[in-house]
Amino acid sequence: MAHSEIRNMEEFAAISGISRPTVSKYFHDPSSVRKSTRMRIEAALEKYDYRPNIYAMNQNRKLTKNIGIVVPYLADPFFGEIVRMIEGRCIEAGFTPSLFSAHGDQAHENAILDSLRSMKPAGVLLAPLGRQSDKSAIETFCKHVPTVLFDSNIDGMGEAFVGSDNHSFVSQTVEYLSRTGEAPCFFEMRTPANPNANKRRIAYLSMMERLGLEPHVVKVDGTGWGFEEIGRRGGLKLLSEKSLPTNTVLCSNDRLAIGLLAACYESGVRVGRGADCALRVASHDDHPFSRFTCPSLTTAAHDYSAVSDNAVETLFRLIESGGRLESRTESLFPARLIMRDSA
Amino acid sequence: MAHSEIRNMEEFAAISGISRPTVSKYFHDPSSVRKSTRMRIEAALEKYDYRPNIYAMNQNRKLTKNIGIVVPYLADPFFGEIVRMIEGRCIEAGFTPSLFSAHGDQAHENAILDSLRSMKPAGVLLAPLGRQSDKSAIETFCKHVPTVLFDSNIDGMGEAFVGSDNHSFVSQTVEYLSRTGEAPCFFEMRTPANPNANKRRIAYLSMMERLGLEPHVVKVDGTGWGFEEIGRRGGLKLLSEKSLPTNTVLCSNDRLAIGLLAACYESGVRVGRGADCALRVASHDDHPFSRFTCPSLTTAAHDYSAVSDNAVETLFRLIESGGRLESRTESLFPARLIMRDSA
DNA sequence: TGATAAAATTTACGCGGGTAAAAATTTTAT
DNA sequence: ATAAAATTTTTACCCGCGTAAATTTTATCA
Repeated sequence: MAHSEIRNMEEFAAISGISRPTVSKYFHDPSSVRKSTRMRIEAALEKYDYRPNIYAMNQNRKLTKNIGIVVPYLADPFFGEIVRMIEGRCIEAGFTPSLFSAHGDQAHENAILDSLRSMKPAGVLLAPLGRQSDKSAIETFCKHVPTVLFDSNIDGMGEAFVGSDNHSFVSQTVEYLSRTGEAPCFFEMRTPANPNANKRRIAYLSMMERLGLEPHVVKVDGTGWGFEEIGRRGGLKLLSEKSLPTNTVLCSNDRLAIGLLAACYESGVRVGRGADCALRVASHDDHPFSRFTCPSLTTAAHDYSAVSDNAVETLFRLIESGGRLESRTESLFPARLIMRDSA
Repeated sequence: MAHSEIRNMEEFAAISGISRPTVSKYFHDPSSVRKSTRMRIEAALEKYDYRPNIYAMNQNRKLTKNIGIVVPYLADPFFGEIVRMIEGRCIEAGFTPSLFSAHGDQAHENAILDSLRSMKPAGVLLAPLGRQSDKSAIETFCKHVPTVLFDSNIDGMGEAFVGSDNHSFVSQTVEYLSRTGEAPCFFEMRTPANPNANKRRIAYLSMMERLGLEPHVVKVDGTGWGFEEIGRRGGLKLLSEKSLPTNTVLCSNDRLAIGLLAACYESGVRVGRGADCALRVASHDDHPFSRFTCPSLTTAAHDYSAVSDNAVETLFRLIESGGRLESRTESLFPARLIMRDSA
């Protein structure tokens, strides 16, 4: 245990009585050596805590065992949750995940892509900033590194996209809301950071049209990634002006809804589907906090694990096929309506 | 731009008309070479997008330019926020941060420490799981890698600890609450994951004693990192049993408070300091979401940036002094009371 | 202008391990 | 038991860069 005098693979091989090339083979794939030798190596491994120098290992390999995971904003627990699942899958498969957050900043995202390139990862799972992303930087990056986009799609970039089906989200919430009460207006940021927001608005409009209902899109001002505050300020303004077109509000995403609910509470507007309630609020994402809002938030939930699993599996397929896929696929997973108290 | 035929530093040096050792020096510190040569290198750098192989670079360096950042639970936006600040400081100082989350799991934390060791980082900023941590694993790790603990202290481990002064948090909230109304009971988990929780309870007890008030500690059941749900369940139970000893509740942390507020709302208990309110709730941390609860949460705020700055600076000092500090210091930063609507 | 300091170049070796080729060994099949 | 197949060992060279020492070039300044 404490004999950590082993400095390199040469010494370790000598001590375990195996040749260095065979030991090297073992570390790349333990099942590639005969069982008897494997056991001798593992016995030595228990006595001396040697581990190969990862830098020396990766130096020559054109393809490392690293996988890069990039998310736009880690202070959003939604991404925390996704990251947890993705990391788990990568580790199971014998890869080493490296996690990065752009923290909502384009320059930071570019810097991440830059340092990621020099890591020569086997592949990258990238949830881009979206509208704020430097498209050309991402395009260049994807040319050099096998990349699967997730959560937020950018047309044509990466070898595949895995995310949620925005139409499924919106159609379920709109259908539910309009069936059980007044049809909803759509509450969103004027300049949304994320392309999903646009898809959701479009889905809202088409869904309302199909149902023969008049659509109302309410846009609130604000930029950046502080969605809750943007939702809150927008909500306060709308409520004080009494300019909401309907008594039912469908928010583009849960974080806006959290802000809106705060505004309602502050303004003394009771939210829910009870007779004593003035407003219904629903939303999309099933953000980890949406069950703790007051009232708890009716929302359409991502299939977190399906998206994570599929993204990782797609990346593995991509890696196995040498970094290129026959065609760019887009996998979209449907939502599940979560009925809580807010609508 | 597109001449990426450069395979190594040798070739790049040839093309830029500079010798390889000088180019090598440049990459380690651009200001260490004469301005004229620096400009020649940078000119070549623009034409040919060469970047040194980081693995080859780090192979010989006993000390890399990497800094490990480990947090216990990344789905908690509190850590997302801290990480953002810490990463920024590291990058400014020319280091490359690597981010890891234990996702609330001991085995995962150990695995992170393990792979971190083989990365030979210049230093590590570690926010341990706390009670769930494998102490001996952390101790061994700290012996091999210059480590500064933050957020959650473990006695004697790491070369320094940087965090918040729990006594400052609790004394301010207790003082405020008892001055403006009924003295608070203390609401916490029966088996808290984090050592700060114990310190806060002790601070509560001593503060109440000093004020000559009778303390009440209310413990709720539940394990793991889903604090909100634990707070909510505990709250529902206490409210239905009407067994809260006071009309003022001081939660150990904001995430529990978020759950408690949800329970109050569900139970129809109005929270706040108005005449129509049955309960006051306050807490500690100034969690990013605490301003969006209903009502917004009165809390004691971490000095996020002071903690981050100090942790990073301490680590830099540690690195500069070769991995050992004269004595283990503990830097604690006071809280700032944030008065909102819940108490 | 010459002396001195500062910086760059040459030369050469090392790091820790990947990996190919040929020889030797072990295992498996016949 | 023997041939064929599968592993392992030997040997040897490579990767891309760090870095030390000695030498040459360039800059600085009296």
